[in-house]
Amino acid sequence: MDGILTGLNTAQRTAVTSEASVLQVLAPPGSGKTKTLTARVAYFIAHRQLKPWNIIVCTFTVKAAREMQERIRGFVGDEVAKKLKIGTFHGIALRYLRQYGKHVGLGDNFGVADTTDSKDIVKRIIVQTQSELDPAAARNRISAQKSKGVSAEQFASIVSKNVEQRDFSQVFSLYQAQLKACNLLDYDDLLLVCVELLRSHPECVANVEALLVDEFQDTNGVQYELMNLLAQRRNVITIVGDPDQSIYGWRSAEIKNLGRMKEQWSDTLTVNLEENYRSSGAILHAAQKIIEQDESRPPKKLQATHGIGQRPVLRKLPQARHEADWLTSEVKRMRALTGNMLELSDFAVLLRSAALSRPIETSLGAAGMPYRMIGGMKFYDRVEVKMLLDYLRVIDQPSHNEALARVINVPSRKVGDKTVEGLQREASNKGLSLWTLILGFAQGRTKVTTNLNAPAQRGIEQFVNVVLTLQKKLAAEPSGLYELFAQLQKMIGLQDYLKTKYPDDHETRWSNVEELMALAIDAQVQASTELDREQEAHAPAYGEEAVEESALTAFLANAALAASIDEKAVADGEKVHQVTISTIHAAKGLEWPVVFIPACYEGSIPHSRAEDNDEERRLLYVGMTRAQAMLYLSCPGKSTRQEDTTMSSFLEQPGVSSFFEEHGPSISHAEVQSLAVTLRRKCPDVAATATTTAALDLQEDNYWPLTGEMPFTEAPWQEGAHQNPAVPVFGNARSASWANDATHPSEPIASGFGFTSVRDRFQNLMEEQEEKQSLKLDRLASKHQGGQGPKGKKRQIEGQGSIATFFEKKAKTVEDAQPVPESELPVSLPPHARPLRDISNLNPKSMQWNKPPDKPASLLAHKPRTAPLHKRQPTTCEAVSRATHGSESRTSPTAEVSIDRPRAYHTDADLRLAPASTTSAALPPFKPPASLHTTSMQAVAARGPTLGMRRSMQGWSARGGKR
DNA sequence: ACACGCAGCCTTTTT
DNA sequence: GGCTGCGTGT
Repeated sequence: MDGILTGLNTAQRTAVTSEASVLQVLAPPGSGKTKTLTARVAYFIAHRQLKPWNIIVCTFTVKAAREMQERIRGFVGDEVAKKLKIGTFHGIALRYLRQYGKHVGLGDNFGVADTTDSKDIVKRIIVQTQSELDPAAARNRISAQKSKGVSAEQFASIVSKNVEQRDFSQVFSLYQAQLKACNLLDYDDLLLVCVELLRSHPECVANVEALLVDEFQDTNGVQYELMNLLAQRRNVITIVGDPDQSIYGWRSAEIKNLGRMKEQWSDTLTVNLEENYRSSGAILHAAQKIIEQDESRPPKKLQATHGIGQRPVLRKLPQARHEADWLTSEVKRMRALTGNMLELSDFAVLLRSAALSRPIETSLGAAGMPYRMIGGMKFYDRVEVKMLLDYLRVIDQPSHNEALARVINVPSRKVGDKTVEGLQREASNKGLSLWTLILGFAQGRTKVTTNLNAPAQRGIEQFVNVVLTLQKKLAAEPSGLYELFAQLQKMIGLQDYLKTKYPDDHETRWSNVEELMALAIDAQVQASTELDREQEAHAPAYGEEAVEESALTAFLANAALAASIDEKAVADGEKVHQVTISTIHAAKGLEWPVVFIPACYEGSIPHSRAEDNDEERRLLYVGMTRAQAMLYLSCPGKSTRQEDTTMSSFLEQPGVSSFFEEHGPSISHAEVQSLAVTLRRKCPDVAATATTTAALDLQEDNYWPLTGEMPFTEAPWQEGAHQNPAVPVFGNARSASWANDATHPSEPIASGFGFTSVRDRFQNLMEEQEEKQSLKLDRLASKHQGGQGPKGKKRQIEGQGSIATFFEKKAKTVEDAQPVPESELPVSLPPHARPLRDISNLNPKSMQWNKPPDKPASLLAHKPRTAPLHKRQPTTCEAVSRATHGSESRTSPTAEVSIDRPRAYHTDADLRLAPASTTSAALPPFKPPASLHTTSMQAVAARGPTLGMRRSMQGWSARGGKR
């Protein structure tokens, strides 16, 4: 129990041990929210003797649930942690519905309608009823109504005579009817029906002793209700949240739930966490400056516990692709300047919308930097995966009209859209499911009025045959998921289909299929262990009916609710050295040493379609507060669509600019030391840093003009810099330089020459630039805030990037990569480099607490990569990137890319040979699931044509040419 | 009349 | 990837 409280600060400790039955913990970014919540769970178990299976913990993402579980395990051990009920609201609701759903008239084999299903249903209804509504908008509207607890009938009864409203009401009703006909629940229904269940059958949750909710500011009305009902027996509720981080208003989250809760329970205790353990002071101040623009917000304290550190950067670039190139070069530069203390996995690029990733992916790819994408396209959304899942859904649940309609003609069986539509209409007219109709037809029992030509008829027969065969197989062997997949895959000729349909990247697509099959095995194994656990651990409080959910049904429901696979790999503790690209939304709760937020322009943040500007601001705040040591914001002068942009209004407010530098910092050794302290890492020695720095093409962030204009020459790291200095070239120059390479493959181009002269020239330009800027700035600053702005910006070469100059006249820098002998460094760190935590105003114990270094010792001791012998010698990565992006290799980049990684386990031969009759006990020729688990996408991705993870938009990007 | 492939447009955030 | 419009093929 002492272990539970070790390292907690006073406020955290109060929260953890509070006797209050209803407790609100208000936890700003980096204040140890998760730690507090997990410690409280551990405290409940260890100190109050609550049974773990009577504790429910609700999170918002699967990832968060996993992390929570992981951390609780640290306190109470694996066995106990496993018995806790941790999950997303949706996941928990699903569990109750599976178990007790029959009490509210739910068939026990209902499926979960995912986004695609919902969209397809709405779309079809709109077409059929000739409604004028926009399908996407209608769907959102339906969801919004449901989130408020308004059902279709209720809506219909209160609806006005307004034509538009009646139209919508009809769509809403038909949508619900269709879900019902298919025996499906959509995401909102999971919550709604669960509320209904728990209201009418409180016995189901009679055992619940405590409920904890993470990210409470993101709960919607129904979730609030569900929370109440889950805890209804004892009303022991702990919530953790932060109104400033509310970014899901568009999904009907209601911040006011916080107040609502206090009203409902007048004895609610509120604990405020106020110390930030994540970010450097400068980052925190900048973030604070942004969030404070919201005047309706109650002022809040947030205390930095780290030193000031590097001031965040706000950079202007000409266009999105330059922004991406700049970003890439800053990653390189930061790594080198810190003697590779930072790994690629320490960098994250956070985006307002996933579509902005395109140029960044291209640039990182060209630089040979592996990256992974979270948010955006999920594993389960990939066409090839989705298609297999849809087949399985039909097999599991033939009433699933939408899934059936999606796959009946995949691969092509000459049954086109018109035919499917006709059949669907006919089925619903006859009150049959689509499946019943075509089954009857294929078996010659039913006549079909829809016109069917001969090939289409044969196609339908084929399809019916596939489904019937597999249904039989499933019946004979209910747990044989893998075998089911294997046969399905064979029957529909999946591999050939992928080869012809996606000639460029069928390999990656096939490996996704393999991954899916691996997951199937995983699920098989897990299902059996889970059953054991369930049986011994908790007898359900109500009824004994442990409904036997088929392995397939469980698998599919899981897929509908699941997070992406790579999240899983990360949660499994796999540290892969890849840059993370993520939406800001998906980055909530996470942190990185270095964070980039590109595309900070009006229309992106705040987004042009956003209704709530304050929420957009909070979004920026959430993004900024993900950063531990370095934060880069940037804004291209032109958007991806080549339209002129203006800087985000959040960043143009008076006084904001004084919190930012205009370009990336120079870094002195003292600052590297300071960084090392903030990140709790071992500081590389001066010599190492000097070596890595010397190898840089660009030692300062001085290639792109600060004004956001184009540079006059090509980048120093590009070959043949002497081509035509007058023409601002980029994309073209790149392929040209490859051609150059090909003619003189190993010739060390006169790098020194072009390089230094170009650099000198730019330094002059930059200095002029800066002088003008700083004049302007000074004037501005004195106008707005009594001369408080950053004084005397120094010149670029002097290493002015650091906040140090804000306080001290001069800090020693790695100017021109002159190594500074260690002996010459000050013995103690300069004040600005020393973390505040070391100073007396803090409980020394709280220092311990902060997360242990996330690098294993071996990595800390890792010897920094030595500089290449010659600058121009391409590294393996570069070679790869050339092969991938070179123009001549366009047709089959895959063939030329060979990353040094053994080809993984299963080949297609393995799959074909897999005996169809094996029982689940005899594992197919796969690696054991445990290892597959962690291998996952990273390995898979490395085999593909790009170094990155994202394959979904391959076709488009390939056609799109040079970005 | 329908299937199908291709070119050219656009893309908020997610359980 | 989704969507639309268009030309070609059955």
